[in-house]
Amino acid sequence: MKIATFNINGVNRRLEVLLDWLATAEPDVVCLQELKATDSQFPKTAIEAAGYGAVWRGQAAWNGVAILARDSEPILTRAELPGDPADTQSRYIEAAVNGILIASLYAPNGNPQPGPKFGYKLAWHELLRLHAAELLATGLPVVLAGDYNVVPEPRDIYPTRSYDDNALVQPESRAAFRRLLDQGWLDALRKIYPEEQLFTFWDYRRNRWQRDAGLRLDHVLLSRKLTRRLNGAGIDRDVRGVDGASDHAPVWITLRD
DNA sequence: ATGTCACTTCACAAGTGA
Repeated sequence: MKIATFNINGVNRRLEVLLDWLATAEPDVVCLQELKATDSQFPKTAIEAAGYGAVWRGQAAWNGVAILARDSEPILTRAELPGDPADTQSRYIEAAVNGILIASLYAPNGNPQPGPKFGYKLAWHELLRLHAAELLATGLPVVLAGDYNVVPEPRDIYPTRSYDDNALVQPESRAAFRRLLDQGWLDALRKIYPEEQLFTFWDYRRNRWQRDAGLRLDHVLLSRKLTRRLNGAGIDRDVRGVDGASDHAPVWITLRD
Protein backbone atom coordinates (compact mmCIF):
# COMPACT_ATOMS: atom_id res chain seq x y z
CA MET A 1 0.00 0.00 0.00
CA LYS A 2 1.45 3.32 -1.14
CA ILE A 3 0.53 6.42 0.86
CA ALA A 4 1.62 9.87 -0.31
CA THR A 5 1.43 13.48 0.81
CA PHE A 6 1.61 16.39 -1.61
CA ASN A 7 1.31 20.11 -0.92
CA ILE A 8 -0.26 20.93 -4.29
CA ASN A 9 -0.31 24.75 -3.90
CA GLY A 10 -3.61 25.24 -5.72
CA VAL A 11 -5.41 22.05 -6.76
CA ASN A 12 -7.09 23.64 -9.80
CA ARG A 13 -4.09 25.65 -10.93
CA ARG A 14 -2.06 22.44 -10.84
CA LEU A 15 -4.65 19.87 -11.80
CA GLU A 16 -2.63 18.56 -14.78
CA VAL A 17 0.46 18.16 -12.59
CA LEU A 18 -1.63 16.22 -10.07
CA LEU A 19 -3.31 13.96 -12.64
CA ASP A 20 -0.02 13.19 -14.42
CA TRP A 21 1.62 12.31 -11.11
CA LEU A 22 -1.36 10.11 -10.02
CA ALA A 23 -1.14 8.19 -13.32
CA THR A 24 2.62 7.68 -13.00
CA ALA A 25 3.07 7.14 -9.26
CA GLU A 26 -0.19 5.23 -8.71
CA PRO A 27 -0.47 5.97 -4.98
CA ASP A 28 -3.26 4.17 -3.09
CA VAL A 29 -3.83 7.10 -0.74
CA VAL A 30 -2.97 10.77 -1.27
CA CYS A 31 -3.03 13.53 1.32
CA LEU A 32 -3.27 16.94 -0.34
CA GLN A 33 -2.63 20.34 1.23
CA GLU A 34 -3.06 23.93 0.09
CA LEU A 35 -6.01 23.20 -2.16
CA LYS A 36 -6.66 26.97 -2.38
CA ALA A 37 -10.20 26.09 -3.43
CA THR A 38 -13.60 26.20 -1.78
CA ASP A 39 -15.53 22.98 -1.23
CA SER A 40 -17.52 23.54 -4.43
CA GLN A 41 -14.39 24.38 -6.46
CA PHE A 42 -12.73 21.05 -5.62
CA PRO A 43 -12.13 19.13 -8.91
CA LYS A 44 -14.17 16.09 -7.83
CA THR A 45 -15.06 14.99 -11.37
CA ALA A 46 -11.48 14.96 -12.69
CA ILE A 47 -10.21 13.13 -9.61
CA GLU A 48 -13.01 10.56 -9.84
CA ALA A 49 -12.22 10.07 -13.52
CA ALA A 50 -8.62 9.34 -12.51
CA GLY A 51 -9.95 6.52 -10.32
CA TYR A 52 -9.92 8.15 -6.88
CA GLY A 53 -12.58 8.69 -4.27
CA ALA A 54 -12.03 11.78 -2.14
CA VAL A 55 -12.98 13.71 0.96
CA TRP A 56 -11.95 17.33 1.32
CA ARG A 57 -12.31 20.50 3.37
CA GLY A 58 -11.74 23.57 1.25
CA GLN A 59 -11.43 27.27 1.92
CA ALA A 60 -11.48 30.35 -0.29
CA ALA A 61 -7.99 31.39 -1.45
CA TRP A 62 -5.90 29.70 1.25
CA ASN A 63 -5.35 26.35 2.98
CA GLY A 64 -7.64 23.42 2.20
CA VAL A 65 -6.87 19.70 2.66
CA ALA A 66 -8.06 16.46 1.07
CA ILE A 67 -7.62 12.69 1.18
CA LEU A 68 -7.85 10.64 -2.02
CA ALA A 69 -8.17 6.84 -2.19
CA ARG A 70 -7.67 4.74 -5.27
CA ASP A 71 -10.74 2.70 -6.24
CA SER A 72 -12.26 3.47 -2.86
CA GLU A 73 -14.23 6.07 -0.92
CA PRO A 74 -12.41 7.36 2.17
CA ILE A 75 -14.67 7.27 5.23
CA LEU A 76 -14.53 10.74 6.77
CA THR A 77 -13.88 10.71 10.52
CA ARG A 78 -13.01 14.41 11.11
CA ALA A 79 -12.68 17.60 9.07
CA GLU A 80 -11.07 19.78 11.72
CA LEU A 81 -8.59 19.55 14.52
CA PRO A 82 -10.46 19.46 17.84
CA GLY A 83 -9.74 22.07 20.50
CA ASP A 84 -10.37 25.50 18.98
CA PRO A 85 -13.90 26.00 17.63
CA ALA A 86 -13.03 29.60 16.69
CA ASP A 87 -10.37 28.43 14.20
CA THR A 88 -11.92 28.56 10.73
CA GLN A 89 -8.79 27.66 8.76
CA SER A 90 -9.06 24.36 6.84
CA ARG A 91 -5.92 22.58 7.90
CA TYR A 92 -6.91 19.09 8.99
CA ILE A 93 -8.94 16.21 7.63
CA GLU A 94 -9.02 12.57 8.69
CA ALA A 95 -10.52 9.47 7.10
CA ALA A 96 -10.38 5.71 7.25
CA VAL A 97 -9.04 3.95 4.16
CA ASN A 98 -8.57 0.21 3.94
CA GLY A 99 -8.39 -0.24 7.71
CA ILE A 100 -5.93 2.62 8.30
CA LEU A 101 -6.78 5.99 9.81
CA ILE A 102 -5.24 8.67 7.62
CA ALA A 103 -4.81 12.35 8.53
CA SER A 104 -3.91 15.04 5.98
CA LEU A 105 -2.63 18.12 7.77
CA TYR A 106 -1.35 21.54 6.87
CA ALA A 107 0.29 23.23 9.85
CA PRO A 108 0.51 27.04 9.90
CA ASN A 109 3.66 28.56 8.38
CA GLY A 110 4.05 30.92 11.35
CA ASN A 111 5.94 33.78 9.72
CA PRO A 112 6.81 36.37 10.69
CA GLN A 113 8.17 35.39 14.06
CA PRO A 114 7.81 36.40 16.74
CA GLY A 115 4.20 37.53 16.42
CA PRO A 116 0.59 36.34 16.39
CA LYS A 117 1.12 34.06 13.40
CA PHE A 118 3.94 32.28 15.18
CA GLY A 119 1.76 32.01 18.28
CA TYR A 120 -0.99 30.46 16.17
CA LYS A 121 1.50 27.99 14.71
CA LEU A 122 2.67 26.81 18.13
CA ALA A 123 -0.89 26.64 19.48
CA TRP A 124 -1.94 24.60 16.44
CA HIS A 125 0.92 22.16 16.95
CA GLU A 126 -0.12 21.79 20.58
CA LEU A 127 -3.69 20.90 19.54
CA LEU A 128 -2.25 18.46 17.01
CA ARG A 129 -0.18 16.83 19.72
CA LEU A 130 -3.21 16.45 21.99
CA HIS A 131 -5.29 14.93 19.20
CA ALA A 132 -2.44 12.68 18.09
CA ALA A 133 -2.28 11.28 21.63
CA GLU A 134 -5.98 10.44 21.40
CA LEU A 135 -5.38 8.68 18.10
CA LEU A 136 -2.53 6.62 19.57
CA ALA A 137 -4.74 5.69 22.50
CA THR A 138 -7.28 4.10 20.15
CA GLY A 139 -4.70 1.49 19.19
CA LEU A 140 -5.66 1.89 15.54
CA PRO A 141 -3.04 1.99 12.77
CA VAL A 142 -2.67 5.71 12.01
CA VAL A 143 -0.76 7.79 9.46
CA LEU A 144 -0.27 11.53 10.07
CA ALA A 145 0.85 12.96 6.75
CA GLY A 146 1.24 16.49 5.54
CA ASP A 147 3.06 19.78 5.52
CA TYR A 148 4.17 20.35 9.11
CA ASN A 149 5.96 23.58 8.21
CA VAL A 150 8.84 22.44 10.41
CA VAL A 151 12.42 21.65 9.36
CA PRO A 152 13.09 18.96 11.98
CA GLU A 153 16.89 19.25 12.14
CA PRO A 154 19.66 21.46 10.71
CA ARG A 155 20.52 18.76 8.18
CA ASP A 156 16.98 19.05 6.76
CA ILE A 157 17.82 22.39 5.11
CA TYR A 158 20.55 23.38 2.65
CA PRO A 159 23.54 25.19 4.19
CA THR A 160 22.40 28.78 4.63
CA ARG A 161 21.88 31.54 7.17
CA SER A 162 18.96 33.02 5.23
CA TYR A 163 16.36 31.03 7.16
CA ASP A 164 17.78 31.78 10.61
CA ASP A 165 14.84 34.02 11.56
CA ASN A 166 12.26 31.88 9.77
CA ALA A 167 9.45 30.23 11.73
CA LEU A 168 10.21 26.92 9.97
CA VAL A 169 13.51 26.42 11.81
CA GLN A 170 12.91 28.03 15.23
CA PRO A 171 13.70 25.92 18.33
CA GLU A 172 10.03 26.19 19.41
CA SER A 173 8.89 24.80 16.05
CA ARG A 174 11.39 21.96 16.20
CA ALA A 175 10.44 21.19 19.79
CA ALA A 176 6.78 20.93 18.80
CA PHE A 177 7.64 18.37 16.12
CA ARG A 178 9.98 16.54 18.47
CA ARG A 179 7.29 16.32 21.17
CA LEU A 180 4.96 14.73 18.66
CA LEU A 181 7.54 12.11 17.67
CA ASP A 182 8.28 11.44 21.32
CA GLN A 183 4.67 10.37 21.84
CA GLY A 184 5.51 7.31 19.80
CA TRP A 185 5.31 8.33 16.14
CA LEU A 186 7.86 7.29 13.54
CA ASP A 187 9.26 9.76 10.99
CA ALA A 188 9.03 7.27 8.12
CA LEU A 189 11.27 9.05 5.60
CA ARG A 190 14.07 9.45 8.14
CA LYS A 191 13.70 5.81 9.15
CA ILE A 192 14.19 4.61 5.57
CA TYR A 193 16.94 7.18 4.81
CA PRO A 194 18.84 7.66 8.11
CA GLU A 195 21.77 9.57 6.59
CA GLU A 196 20.60 11.03 3.28
CA GLN A 197 19.80 14.64 2.56
CA LEU A 198 16.03 14.84 2.19
CA PHE A 199 14.27 17.91 0.78
CA THR A 200 10.57 18.24 -0.06
CA PHE A 201 10.22 21.99 -0.69
CA TRP A 202 12.13 24.50 -2.77
CA ASP A 203 11.04 28.15 -2.71
CA TYR A 204 10.15 29.64 -6.10
CA ARG A 205 12.53 32.51 -5.45
CA ARG A 206 16.22 32.89 -6.08
CA ASN A 207 16.61 29.77 -8.22
CA ARG A 208 16.30 27.59 -5.17
CA TRP A 209 15.12 24.58 -7.21
CA GLN A 210 17.95 24.90 -9.74
CA ARG A 211 20.44 25.22 -6.84
CA ASP A 212 18.82 22.36 -4.89
CA ALA A 213 18.41 24.80 -2.02
CA GLY A 214 15.62 22.82 -0.38
CA LEU A 215 13.99 22.13 2.96
CA ARG A 216 12.27 19.08 4.43
CA LEU A 217 8.80 20.23 5.52
CA ASP A 218 6.51 17.38 4.46
CA HIS A 219 6.48 14.40 6.77
CA VAL A 220 4.77 11.01 7.07
CA LEU A 221 4.39 9.85 10.66
CA LEU A 222 3.37 6.29 11.54
CA SER A 223 1.81 4.98 14.71
CA ARG A 224 3.73 2.19 16.40
CA LYS A 225 1.38 -0.43 15.04
CA LEU A 226 2.37 0.50 11.48
CA THR A 227 6.12 0.82 11.92
CA ARG A 228 6.84 -2.85 11.31
CA ARG A 229 4.88 -2.70 8.06
CA LEU A 230 7.04 0.13 6.69
CA ASN A 231 8.65 -1.14 3.51
CA GLY A 232 9.93 1.82 1.50
CA ALA A 233 9.71 5.57 0.94
CA GLY A 234 10.61 8.25 -1.55
CA ILE A 235 10.36 11.85 -2.69
CA ASP A 236 9.18 12.40 -6.28
CA ARG A 237 11.57 15.26 -6.94
CA ASP A 238 10.93 15.34 -10.71
CA VAL A 239 7.44 16.64 -10.00
CA ARG A 240 9.02 19.82 -8.58
CA GLY A 241 10.84 20.37 -11.87
CA VAL A 242 7.93 20.35 -14.34
CA ASP A 243 6.37 23.47 -15.84
CA GLY A 244 3.82 24.96 -13.49
CA ALA A 245 5.03 22.83 -10.56
CA SER A 246 4.04 23.25 -6.93
CA ASP A 247 6.86 24.45 -4.71
CA HIS A 248 6.63 21.07 -2.88
CA ALA A 249 7.35 17.56 -4.20
CA PRO A 250 5.20 14.51 -3.38
CA VAL A 251 6.47 12.33 -0.53
CA TRP A 252 5.41 8.69 -0.21
CA ILE A 253 5.81 5.51 1.77
CA THR A 254 4.89 1.90 1.11
CA LEU A 255 3.49 -0.53 3.67
CA ARG A 256 3.58 -4.30 3.57
CA ASP A 257 0.16 -6.02 3.66
C1' DA B 1 15.18 43.95 2.02
C1' DT B 2 15.21 40.85 -1.50
C1' DG B 3 12.84 37.18 -4.73
C1' DT B 4 8.46 34.19 -7.08
C1' DC B 5 4.05 32.90 -7.42
C1' DA B 6 -1.09 32.88 -6.85
C1' DC B 7 -4.99 34.92 -5.39
C1' DT B 8 -7.73 38.61 -3.30
C1' DT B 9 -10.26 43.19 -3.65
C1' DC B 10 -12.63 49.83 -1.96
C1' DA B 11 -10.86 45.11 -8.98
C1' DC B 12 -6.52 46.12 -14.29
C1' DA B 13 -2.65 47.76 -9.18
C1' DA B 14 -1.56 46.82 -4.68
C1' DG B 15 -1.97 43.88 -0.82
C1' DT B 16 -1.26 39.38 1.28
C1' DG B 17 0.38 34.71 2.36
C1' DA B 18 3.70 31.53 1.67
